[in-house]
Amino acid sequence: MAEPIAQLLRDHGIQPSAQRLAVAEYVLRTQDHPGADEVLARVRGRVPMISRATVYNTLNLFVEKGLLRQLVLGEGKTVFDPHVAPHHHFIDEASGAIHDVPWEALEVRKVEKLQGLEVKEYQVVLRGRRAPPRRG
Amino acid sequence: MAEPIAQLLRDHGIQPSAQRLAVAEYVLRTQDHPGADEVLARVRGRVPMISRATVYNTLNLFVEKGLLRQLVLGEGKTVFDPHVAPHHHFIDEASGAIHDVPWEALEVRKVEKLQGLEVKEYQVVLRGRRAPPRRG
DNA sequence: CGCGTATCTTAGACGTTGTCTAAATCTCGC
DNA sequence: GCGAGATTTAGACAACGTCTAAGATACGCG
Repeated sequence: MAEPIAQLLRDHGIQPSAQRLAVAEYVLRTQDHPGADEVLARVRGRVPMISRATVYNTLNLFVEKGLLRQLVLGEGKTVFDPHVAPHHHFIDEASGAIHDVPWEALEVRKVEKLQGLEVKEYQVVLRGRRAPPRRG
Repeated sequence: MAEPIAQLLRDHGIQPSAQRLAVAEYVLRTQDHPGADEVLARVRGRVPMISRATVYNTLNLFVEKGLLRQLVLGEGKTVFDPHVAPHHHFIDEASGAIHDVPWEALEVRKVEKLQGLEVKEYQVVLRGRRAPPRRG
């Protein structure tokens, strides 16, 4: 965790650069599920001259190298998730916010019984509202 | 099933029109998961002068009235599914084709145990390949 | 029937998201 | 410092979807 980001990139076969480090430092540490536009806005705070193409290139590179997962869950917008281990997602219908749901929190049965389908991965996508805080 | 499409629309509070009927006759009967562009292309075969805006308006109207379900599962493209009852989806990674998976084919447990989340609906999204036909 | 209002449809402009291209810049070993 | 290869850049481009203003259509009412 305290591993320098530059080394993390190199470990994944990615040559570090100022732009890539800036993108990595935001997107690999966030708990949110930012879209490319949010990444661009954030990173511009640190590297104002970074171009849109570089952000897209970098995000796609990170996905290809396994540092990020790309999600298309709602609104037709692609978002990125640094949490690459399998997990589920809950979408708050009010705000559109996406929340991670731990893999162990749900149990899906009979996936292996599906006829004619070779399942490589799956997840449960839930929609609803965050429950009001329980009074007491 | 033999119910005239026009009556089906009226039953859902939708005033029939030539354009809406043409869209309905395709999109409510297909087994595919067409995007708006495919609906437009199909419907143009019967009503050549129909506009893009009308197709989008009509599809959105059908979704609002509960005749269609709108899905955003991959590629950032919205597709429509006339199968409005709950079910799961399998995405063929090779072709991008989306296949319905019957609700009963999978069993998801512990949804009601999620803390702080009021789940209104959920589905399992599976990705993989269609299994090669079993040789015999 | 004729009129007026509601609704529906249309073409095209517009906005957003994402990709592509060609040129400029950077890095790094030598 | 040089040169090859990788990286970044601005802007054009493309796909998807929405919006607007104007025209067409349907429908109730006198």
